[in-house]
Amino acid sequence: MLDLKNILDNRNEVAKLLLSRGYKLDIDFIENKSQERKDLIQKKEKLACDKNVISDSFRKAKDGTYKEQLMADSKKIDEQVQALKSSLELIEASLNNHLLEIPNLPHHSCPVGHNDKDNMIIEKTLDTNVNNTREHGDILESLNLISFEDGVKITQSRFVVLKGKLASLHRALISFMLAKHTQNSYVEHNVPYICNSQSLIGTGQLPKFEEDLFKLSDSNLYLIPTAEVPLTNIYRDKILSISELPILMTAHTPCFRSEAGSYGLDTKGIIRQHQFEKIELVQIVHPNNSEQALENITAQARLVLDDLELPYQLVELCTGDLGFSSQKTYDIEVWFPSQNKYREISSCSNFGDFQARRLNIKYKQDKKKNFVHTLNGSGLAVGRTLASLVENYFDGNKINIPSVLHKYLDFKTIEL
RNA sequence: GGAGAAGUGGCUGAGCGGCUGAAAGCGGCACCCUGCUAAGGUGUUAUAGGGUUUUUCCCUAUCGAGGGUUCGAAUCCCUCCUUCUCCA
Repeated sequence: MLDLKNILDNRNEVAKLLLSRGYKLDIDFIENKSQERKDLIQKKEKLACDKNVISDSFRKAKDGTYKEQLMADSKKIDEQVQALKSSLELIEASLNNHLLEIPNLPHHSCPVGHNDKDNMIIEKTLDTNVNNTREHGDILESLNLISFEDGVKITQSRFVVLKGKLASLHRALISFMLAKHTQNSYVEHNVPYICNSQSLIGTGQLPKFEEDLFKLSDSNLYLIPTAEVPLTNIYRDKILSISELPILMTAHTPCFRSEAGSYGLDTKGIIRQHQFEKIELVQIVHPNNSEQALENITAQARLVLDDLELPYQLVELCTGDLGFSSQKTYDIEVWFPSQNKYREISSCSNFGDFQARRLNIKYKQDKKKNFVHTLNGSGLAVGRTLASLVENYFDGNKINIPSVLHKYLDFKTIEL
C-alpha cells in the first residue's frame, strides 16, 4: 500500500511512476474521498468532545432538572454521531479498498517498458548447447517415472504424480536447496500451508488477485500460493529493534495456484501446475539496506543453479512487467532445451515498504518508528528445477544426476 | 464432544461504572550522584487518526474483536476469536 500522504503531496511524480507500469492513478477520487473523510472526522470528533463535556458536567451536577437536560442533550448528540459514523465507515472503506488496489511504485532504476519483451537481460551463464531436445514430460513418461493420467484421475489437469527415483530426486533437490540457504544464515521454517485473508492482504495477493488462489469453502482461508505469505506474516504487527535486522528466512512449502487465465499455456510437462513445491527466501531489512539485500537474495538463488550447473540468464523486469507489490524485480530464467528458451525459475523482488505498510511491520531506531523493507525470492521452484535438470542432463539413454545431489541419493543416474 | 477460567501498555500485574490512557514492579531512555565493580537518585517511556503548527499544544479513539445497556464502560450484558484447566 502506498502512503496516502505521499500520493497527495507528490501526486504528479506518483502518477507518472504508476503510469510507467501501466496503472492510471485516479487522483481526483483519492483527493475527494480523503477530503470527505477529514470533514466527517472533524464533525464527529467535535460531537464526541461535546459529549465528553456533558458527561463530565453530569458527574458534578446536583440539580435534577439540569441533569435531565444533560441526558437529553447527550442522546441528541448520539443520533448525530451515529449518522456520521456510518457515512465515515463507507468513505473509509471505499478509500481503503481503492488504496489496496494501487500497485507499488517502480524503483527509479527499473528499465521502463510495457511488457516482458522490454525486460533487460543482464547476464547469461554456461553454454546452452545440449544434444537432447526431448521434452521432460516425454522423457519421464518413457522411463515410467511420472504419471499425468494419475494426477488427472486423482484431482484434475495440472496435477501430477512423480514416482520412484524421480520422487527421490525431487526430494533431494529440496534438501540440497535448504542446506544451501541455511548455510548462508537463512533460518529454516516450517509454516502453515493455509492462511487467512488478512495475511494475503498483507503481502498483496488480496484483494486484487483472489481468482489466482484456491479458497476453502465457508471460510476466509486459502491455500498458500507461496511461502512468502506465511513467512512474511510472521512479523505482522511487530515492532522490531534495530539489532534484530536483517531477518533472513527460508521455507520449503507446496504452493497452490489456480492459474486462472492460463488455459492452453504450458500444457505439456510439469512447468505449470496447480500444486508445486518451492523453497522461498525472505528478508526483512532496514530501508537503507534493501537495495543491497535484493542483490544478495538474487545471488543466493543463483547459487543453486550454479551448483547444479544448469544454464540460466538473469533478467531485470521492466516497469510494465513488475508484480503488483514489487518495486524492483530480477527474474532468473533457466534453460529448457526442448523449448529452446529460458523459463522463469525464480523471481526476486524488493517490495520497499509496500508490504510493511499493509502488514504493519516497523523497526525502532532512536525512539523513532518506521516501516521496514521486505524482500523475497524463490530459491528455487522445485518442479521447474527438476524439469530443467531432466532435459539438460538427459543423454539419450539416461539422466545423469549432478554431483552436488549425490549425497542426498543412493543412485547417480536414472536409466531406462 | 462436555464443564469451567482467563485475555489490560515492551513484559509482570492492579483496577471491576465517572477523578483510569490506565497503580505498582521489571525492562528501556535521559540526566545527576558516586567511585572499588556494582549500585543509588530524579525524570521520562503506547499506538493510530484529526486540528494547530513547525514544532509546541489541543482533540478523538484504542484495556482480545465486534455489538449492546448507560448521561458516562477496562469495569455490566450478548456474540465471536484465542489461551489455559478439568472431564469424556
